[in-house]
Amino acid sequence: MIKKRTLITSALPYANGFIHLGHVAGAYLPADIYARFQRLSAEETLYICGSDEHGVAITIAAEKEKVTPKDIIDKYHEANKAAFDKLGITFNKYSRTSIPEHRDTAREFFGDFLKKGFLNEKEEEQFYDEKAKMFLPDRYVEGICPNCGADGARGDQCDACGAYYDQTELKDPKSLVSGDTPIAKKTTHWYLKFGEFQKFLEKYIESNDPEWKDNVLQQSRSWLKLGLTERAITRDLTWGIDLKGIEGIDDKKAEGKALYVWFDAVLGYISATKELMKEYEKAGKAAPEDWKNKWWQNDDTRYLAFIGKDNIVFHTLIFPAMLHGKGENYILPTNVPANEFLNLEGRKFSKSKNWSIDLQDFFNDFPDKFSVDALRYAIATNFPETKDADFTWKDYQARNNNELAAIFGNFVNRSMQFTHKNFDGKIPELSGKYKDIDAKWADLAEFVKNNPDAVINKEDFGIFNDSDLLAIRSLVAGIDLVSNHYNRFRFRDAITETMNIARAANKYFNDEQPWKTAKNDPEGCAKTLYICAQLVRSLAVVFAPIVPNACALINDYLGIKQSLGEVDINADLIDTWASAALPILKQGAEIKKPAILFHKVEDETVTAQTEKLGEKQAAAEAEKEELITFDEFMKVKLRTAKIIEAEKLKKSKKLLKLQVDLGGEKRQILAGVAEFYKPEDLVGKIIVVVANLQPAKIMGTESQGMMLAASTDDGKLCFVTPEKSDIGAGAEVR
RNA sequence: GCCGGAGUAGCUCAGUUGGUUAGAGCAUCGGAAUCAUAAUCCGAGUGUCGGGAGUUCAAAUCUCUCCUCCGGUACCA
Repeated sequence: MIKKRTLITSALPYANGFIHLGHVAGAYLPADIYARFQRLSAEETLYICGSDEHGVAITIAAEKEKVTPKDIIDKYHEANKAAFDKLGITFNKYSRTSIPEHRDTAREFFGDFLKKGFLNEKEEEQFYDEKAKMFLPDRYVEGICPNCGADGARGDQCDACGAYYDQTELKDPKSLVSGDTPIAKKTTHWYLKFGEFQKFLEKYIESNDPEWKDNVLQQSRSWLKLGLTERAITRDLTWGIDLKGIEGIDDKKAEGKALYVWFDAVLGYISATKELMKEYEKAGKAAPEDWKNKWWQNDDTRYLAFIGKDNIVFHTLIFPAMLHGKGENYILPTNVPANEFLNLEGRKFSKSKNWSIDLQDFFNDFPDKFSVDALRYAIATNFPETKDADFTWKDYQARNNNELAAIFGNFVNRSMQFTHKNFDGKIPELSGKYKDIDAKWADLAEFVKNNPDAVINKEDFGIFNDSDLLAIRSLVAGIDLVSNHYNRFRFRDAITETMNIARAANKYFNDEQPWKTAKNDPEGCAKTLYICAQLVRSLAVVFAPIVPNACALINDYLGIKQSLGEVDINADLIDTWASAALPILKQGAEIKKPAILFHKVEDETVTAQTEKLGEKQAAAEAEKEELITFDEFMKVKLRTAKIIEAEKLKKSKKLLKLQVDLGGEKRQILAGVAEFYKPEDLVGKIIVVVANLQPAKIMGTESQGMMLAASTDDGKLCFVTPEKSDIGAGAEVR
């Protein structure tokens, strides 16, 4: 079905940290490339995003940095907004969920669902920690299992016997937050009756066009197969969308409650659109209520939700259920092109381990615009479309040097240099048999478009020689291929084909040997360079979604004033893409003297960046190491112990159950070393244990100490043992 | 342990519903060329498609099993 316009969203980044390359590869760059492609194709396009600014993680981050939550969200919102801008991500609107429009939108959905009976109000007793002044989520309470009597049972499920029960049935409960005994207190929460949407969602998922990616379909189906159950959409939370004053809600019950972020965040797309449309309205570019009449509630709108794989079901099931439940003709995602994750030099991006390249880091070290292009290109050629992919600095270098600079940049440069040296810096003027070249070119392009595989009858296009024909054919066919790939969200393929167009252009230059014809066939040479100039301009169009800065500069060299897919509400929609394969440069027009577009990335840069990664990580680790006092250290009683018995703990992959002799005293200790030692290897060994550790129950089994072992990040592990084993069991270790 | 994903050329990855000789880019080697950022263009080689078994005329693709890696979750006291 052909839709009239395209609405694009990317998952709202959470405003408690900086955006890194992994985020970029997952949702923002693919969406931007697609948005630019759509705009170039004269498709009316909105690209919407913003900061997700509610939830516990924000308040925790605020406490950590000793500032207010508002400080946190302001800081990261501004920083990320600026970073996206530098990367050339062309949001029509980068909003935030703390704006009043968003509160209104979210509360409207909640109120509506309440009225329609989609919500289940449940009053339950839940443990409340009076010291910490908070209700305790399941994982923050533990006690004795009401079913099997095992100690250390958590929340609503016993790990030992697997029983489910109500939190408050726990015997001898303890708060893991303050350590106090929590009191049972009544609290009200609202649950979305997700199950009521099961049938609808099954139909929705299965009726989607086959272009949906496999990973997206499978994960959605797997959820549906398990059956959708009620999900709480409120939390005991102060930092979020409050519920007071919503019709049908008792203010007392609403006290201290806020919307759970997953219900809140996806609606940010809608409120951001509302906010944007108000701006457009002021500028005279939108009618009142366009946000829904034209966009969110119009069947002619195609909605694409770009996300990372962690967000799939929120956009294929939960958000559609919300939109459907709300009624009013809200449209559902037409497609949800989810990417997998990008790794960094073979390892996962990790904020805590500081294994990351934030956009800020990159811009600091590579401030020029063309490095940004190179980054976009390097990431996009390696998008994690079907499986996790890897970003390496070496790859960045290779992509930049061997492809962007050597193929694309070089063709632009050699064509323009040649034109300056031999044609006085003007698009060559053609005469004689080449007089009607533009018309012939257009005919040829039309023919190739309609008969992609047909043999070209040379007679029909007599003025062109074989390499002319091949060049124009490659251009037309190439652009067509690129479009097809984009339309199927095959970005990597699209980019490969884009680069192939530049390759064909280089081939044309080689085959034509203008440096020779300049001497013996000036007319032919002029034709060659005329075609090359047009090819340069064509390349500027097809490369624009990927490397926009370089393409804008090329346009400037050529004296073309034409939008290349940026956001410009005052510009008319022009189908630049459709005419990308046609000659539009005028003969005799002056072109500027070009500068190098893409500079080589040196080996030293790669080495420096790789080392920097390691240093950052080391620094993060050092920071974590707090110094302790001598007294604190002396609190830990370490003793040698002899392992008497060892066996694998049932149902456990990592734990061994050890019986050790502590010098007269027997202890049972659980040790997470089963992946490294067989039980029989350990019996008789002298080890070091923490003797005065509080006993704890793990998987229903008590552990009365801890065995010391040395372990590395890459997963090696060995236990610690005294140098002389005749020291025996029970010796103090200091 | 459970759930999900993955294992294909030296490297990074494609391989649509099972169907000819398993592909691309980079890297490597050889050649042409010298307008251009020593940049281009042409040509070449390369694989037990993680192991094993099965279904089939036919398996990278389907089934079973095992191994390894990643993510999530559940116990590394």
